[in-house]
Amino acid sequence: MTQTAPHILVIDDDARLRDLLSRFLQESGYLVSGAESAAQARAIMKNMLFDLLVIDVMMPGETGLELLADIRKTSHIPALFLTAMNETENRIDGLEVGADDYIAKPFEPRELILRIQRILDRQEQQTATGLVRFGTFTFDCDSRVLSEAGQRIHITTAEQDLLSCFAVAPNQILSREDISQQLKGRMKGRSIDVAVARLRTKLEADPRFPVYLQTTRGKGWLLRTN
Amino acid sequence: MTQTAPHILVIDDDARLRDLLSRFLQESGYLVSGAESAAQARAIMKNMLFDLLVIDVMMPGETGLELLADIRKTSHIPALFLTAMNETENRIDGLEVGADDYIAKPFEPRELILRIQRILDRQEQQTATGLVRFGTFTFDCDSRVLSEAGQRIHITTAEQDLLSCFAVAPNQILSREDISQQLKGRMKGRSIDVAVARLRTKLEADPRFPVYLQTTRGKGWLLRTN
DNA sequence: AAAAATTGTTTCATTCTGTCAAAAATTACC
DNA sequence: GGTAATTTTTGACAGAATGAAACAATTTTT
Repeated sequence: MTQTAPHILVIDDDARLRDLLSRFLQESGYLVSGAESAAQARAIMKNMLFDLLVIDVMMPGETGLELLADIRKTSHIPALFLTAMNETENRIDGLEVGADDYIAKPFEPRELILRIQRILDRQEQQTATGLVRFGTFTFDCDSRVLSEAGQRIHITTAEQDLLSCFAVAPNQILSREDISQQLKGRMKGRSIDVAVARLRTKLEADPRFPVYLQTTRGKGWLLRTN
Repeated sequence: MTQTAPHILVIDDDARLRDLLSRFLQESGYLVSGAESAAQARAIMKNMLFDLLVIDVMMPGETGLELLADIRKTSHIPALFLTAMNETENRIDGLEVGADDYIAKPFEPRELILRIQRILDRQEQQTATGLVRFGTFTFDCDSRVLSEAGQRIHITTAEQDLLSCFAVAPNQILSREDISQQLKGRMKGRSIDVAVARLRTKLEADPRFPVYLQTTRGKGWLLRTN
């Protein structure tokens, strides 16, 4: 997909919510643009490519449902609807029209991020290249470059070795032996533990409670990419 | 959600309407039970699990509103109110008390089915996206992260394993064997009991009277998500 | 060659998890 | 209704695994 951060278009007539979302999504490592109407969204999409749309269902003029239905005629771009709590009907309509997910207002920004992440991950896995994404991070297995939101993050060669192991087997538990073997003995024994810990300080917000590089006691570690 | 058909409890003092609804709902593929009073509903719910409640607001003795308000203290089970045409106030009360929807009598059975379907679909959707909610908790089956009101809650590997089992089969009783099997022997025998107890200390306000991780003596345990 | 960064080793502290036995709760039976 | 039998819960413990920190050894950079 994108080499850089995923680009999201937020379509909502409420300027305040748009700004709020923009800021939050940007902090989470996305590129964000906004549109205040279906018409404006269409115009913007003529000139820019997006990885995902966040669409408010209820908008004056053309509704979000109508917009997406129209877009779906020519594009399979992932889309997520924002619905009001009582617009129960719209939820189902939304999925029928081809939305990938929806979320009811008011919502936790964190949850929105989660859902967006999930949709994008799904995409990613289909077009599996040498890129592995987890959270806002991207690791390029070929160049062994780690980046977060477009920003490159320096990791040492040992850490690259380690991350490569996990990257080729995402969401799978690797034991010390597995890792040692895959690295042809370049790392062994408990030095792997230390390497894991050091890598965690660069990946995890709170290394004590890892989200990406998790421990499975007695078995090993795994990199969670979804 | 349930592997089998969703189970609905109809609570209404009018026997004729209850039978009518029963028949109609059963024809639509639901399992249906009936209660003629709030008291009877309570008794039945002690011994059976339901996926949704259909409650008449106006009942002699304890009203539907009072019943749901009480149920809501410990449960998030989806509920739909039946209101009389002129009980406009009750509609609002109903939503305040925590109903998911309401429908005014007299109603088209087809419309009731539609609304029920809508509520159940909503439930379904969350588990489809890998999120399981119970009370103020959210468990992400993919990342195996547990959080409460946005705050992350640390649980150990064993606890993640256990919660994963329950999360893929919410509101269903799992025996030791079930759990052991699902975890491929990673946990077995009484150590499961202990793991349950330990998980409870993190989930339950009062582990002595569990709300979420409940025991069914002789059968196993279940995670109540509604 | 010196300085800086990286990596491995060791030790110590912490956390996790199964086992066991006693206590409590529930059910079955009389 | 009361008692016995069964099941579950609880708490303490010990062994094992992991994490953290400090330091030494090595490699890379300047």
